[in-house]
Parts: sequence; structure tokens; C-alpha cells
Amino acid sequence: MHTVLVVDDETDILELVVFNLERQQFKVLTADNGISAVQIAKEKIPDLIVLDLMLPGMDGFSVYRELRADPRTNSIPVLMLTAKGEVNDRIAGLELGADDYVTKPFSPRELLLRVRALLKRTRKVTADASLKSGDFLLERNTLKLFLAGRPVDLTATEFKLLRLLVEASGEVQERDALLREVWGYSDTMLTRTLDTHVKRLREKLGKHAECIQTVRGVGYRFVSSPTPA
Amino acid sequence: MHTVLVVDDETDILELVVFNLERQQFKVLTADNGISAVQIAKEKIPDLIVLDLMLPGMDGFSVYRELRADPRTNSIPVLMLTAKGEVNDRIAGLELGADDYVTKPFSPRELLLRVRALLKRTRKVTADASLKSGDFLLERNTLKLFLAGRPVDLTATEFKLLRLLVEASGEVQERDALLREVWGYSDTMLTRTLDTHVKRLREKLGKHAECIQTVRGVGYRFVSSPTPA
DNA sequence: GTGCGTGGTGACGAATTTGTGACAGACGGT
DNA sequence: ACCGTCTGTCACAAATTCGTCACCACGCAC
Repeated sequence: MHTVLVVDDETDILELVVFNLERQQFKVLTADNGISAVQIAKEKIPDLIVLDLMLPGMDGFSVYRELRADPRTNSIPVLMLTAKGEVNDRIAGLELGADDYVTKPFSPRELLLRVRALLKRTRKVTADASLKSGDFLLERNTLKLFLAGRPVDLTATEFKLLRLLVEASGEVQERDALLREVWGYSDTMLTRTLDTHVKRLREKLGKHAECIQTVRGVGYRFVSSPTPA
Repeated sequence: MHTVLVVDDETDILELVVFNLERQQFKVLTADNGISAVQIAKEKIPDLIVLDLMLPGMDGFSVYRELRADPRTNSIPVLMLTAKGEVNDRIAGLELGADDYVTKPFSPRELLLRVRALLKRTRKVTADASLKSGDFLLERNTLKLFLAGRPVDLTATEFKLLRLLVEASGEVQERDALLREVWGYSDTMLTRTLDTHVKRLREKLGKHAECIQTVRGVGYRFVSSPTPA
């Protein structure tokens, strides 16, 4: 199940819909009027935003720029939608960084297909904007950690470290890379510094300590749901 | 730098080009005639395939299906390209699973932009092409081996060894070569070290142990589907 | 069957790599 | 200056990995 924010002028409302990838159907979840689309996006963090460029009294492009400016929304794929079919406009949209661009008139089916394609493509990247497993919640965007609802204080270094690990969730991050990215280029760091910080992170992660797996001889890896062996 | 395979009829050739994401330029690498596009794709494993549907004497859709049918190419994003501008055709393309669809006439710049967008989106996914064959899935980044879905932890050396074998799937790798590439140049390794590691690998491979065949007097060979012969 | 050469196996100790607790300096706020 | 926190470092413990060896098993030629 995916959440898609549709910023449209057809109905003159902003719709937060759930898109069922299998059944290929939209379903309106909430409909708020008078609230900025950008506002909603930042709160709801949808998986995809369908942005109509022909908004009344509003420049679609500037909405887009706002979305890209905020860390919470800047990685959400955007499908632009417009009546303008001119090549120039299509280029402008794509050049800005839109992930796709559909021009009216289009069949609902085509839009659906493009949405599906986009969701499929970006699922892994955006699906877990915030990682959750049980009482463990790591907000990727704000980079705050919650355990059982309670926020956990992370120091700056721990933050950087955890962030690198989480952003490459599932992949092994080499010790060298971590040292370089967290502490800057330093060959001075020949010691157990990294290990110590990993230890401290694990302490704060409590029973979720296993989420940070050590890969001997290589580095560390973050996994949301630790698989035994 | 990305490799893009362009299957086009404009020039009547198949072009393997390198796409410079920063400078936004294509550059023809090789141009072979008379060779199946699918063939090239399977050999070169490009990062992206631009597929013209209006190939002479050839159905673009069937090329597409062939690409999707092979494990080596089935994860490569495909951008379809055609003169057919009808909605139905666009739907057909997207429905098949194409990652994008551009209709002629289009400005070269727009194509470039779409290519860039696609590469950007799929970079991370395809960059770490994981080796797959049968039940095997060897993820380079993760340093993990999946057997029928279940993760198997490999040590650094085991991984190097298996990787070499799998990458040359089907071919015999000589003992010397393996020793050299895994352990560096070493004539010191006159012992049973390689054998031991092969043994350990086979243990971890479980019932797939037979996939690593020993070729007496020469070396080892990896085969995805061991033939009893 | 016997003998030779090559590969397989289990065990073991050394080497390498990580985890841990403690500690002292640095930094910032009061 | 005082105090608490954050950080890097160290010495040492614990955990794995790795190479080696002795020994066994198998295939092949005779």
C-alpha cells in the first residue's frame, strides 16, 4: 500500500490517497482545503506526489522547488501533470528534476500505469522514509530515534554514524568509509574509536542493538529486521 | 559514467554508448551490425537500454520480453522510444513494464533528460549488480549470499573466492589463478589452503555444494545447475 | 589389487579483528 | 572556576577467521 499525494485543481482540493499497487486503484484518504500542499507533504511524507502544474493562483514549479528544498520531502518522487503539451514545458519539468511528466489529455489508465511504474522503481528508496519495527522508530528525515515512543538522545557523532548506516540500510559500510565520512580523512584513527562509537550506539539502541551488524574484516551494516545468521 | 545500449533503427545499427551524466553527452563506444541487441545486452550489461519499438523486421516488444526473460538483463531499466504516439501504444509499453516511454517527435534534449532521470533513479539499484543464478543471489554490497531467499553469512575470503567462481560461472578457474586473485601473489601457498576454503564454502552452500565442481588437476568451476554428468 | 597423485576433511593454534570498561582532555554552559 | 557531557585513546578480553598439518578417500594406470 502506498500513499500518494495528488495536488490537483480539477477538484480544487488536495487529496491524500492510498494507491493499491495490485488492484491499481486510488482511494481518497483525506481531503483538506486551504492547506498548503507542501505542508501536507511534509507531514504525511507520501511515497509519491502527483503535481498539477496548472494550479489556480499558484505556480506548480514553485511548489516543486519548495518540496525539493525540504529534507523531509526532497526525495519523494514527483510526477508532473499538466495541460501544457509543448516540448519546452516538458523539458522545464524534467530539467527541474521531476521524475516523470504526463501531459493532458491522458487516459486515467496511463496515469495509473506511470504511477505504478514510479512507485515500483522508487519503492525501496522511499518506502521506508522512517524505519519502524516494533517500538523502534527511526525517522530518516529528521533523524530522530524513538524507542517505545520515547525519543533517544544521540550525540552529534552518534548521529552521523547512525545516519550513514541507516541511509545505506542493508548494505555493508566499510570501516574506512565510515571513518572517512564521520571523522574526515584521518589515518590517525587507527584505534578503536569507531568500535567504541558503535558500542555506544548499540547501548542506546537497547534491545535493537542487533540492528547494527558487524561484518568482520569489512565494516558494519544496519538492518531493520535482524536476520539470525 | 554509464553504459547505455541504444537499440535504434535510425542509423540501422546497435550502439553501445557511454553516457556522461555530468556533461550530458552520449558517446558511441562500439557499433556492431548484425548482432542481436539482446545478445549485446547480455554481454555488456548496460546500465540502461533505449529501445526503439519500430525496428526493421523486428518487434520491439519481443526484444523487450527477451530482455526481461534473462536474469542478466531483467533488471536493466528500459526506455522505450517510438513514433507511435497513440495512447494505446504508450499504455502497452508501460504495461509491459518499461521504465519510461518517449514518443517521437521529441527533442534530443528531452530524451537526454529522461535518460538522465532514469539513470539517476536507478543508479543505486543497478550499480551493485548482484550476481544471480538459480537459487543463488550473491550481493556484492551486502557481502551476503542468499540461498533460496535465506541469507548466508560469508567471511571476507569466502566471499572473494565465491565471487570469482560465480563471475566466471561455467568456466574452470585454475588453482593458481584463484590463489593469486584471492590471496595475492603467493607461491607460499603450496598447501591445502584453497581446498579448505572450498570445503568451507561448500558447507555453507548446503545442498548446493555441488555447484562448486572440482576439475581434477586444474581447478574449480561454478555451475548454477549441476549436471549429474 | 597396488601404488601414486590429487583432492577432502577435521582439528588446532596463531593471527587478526572486535568488544569493552576506564580514563583524561576538550568543550560549553553557568 | 566548576561541572557535566561528549570524545578519542588505551589496555586488555573475547571472538572469529585463517593457514597448516596429518590423515583419509578417491580415481586412474598398470
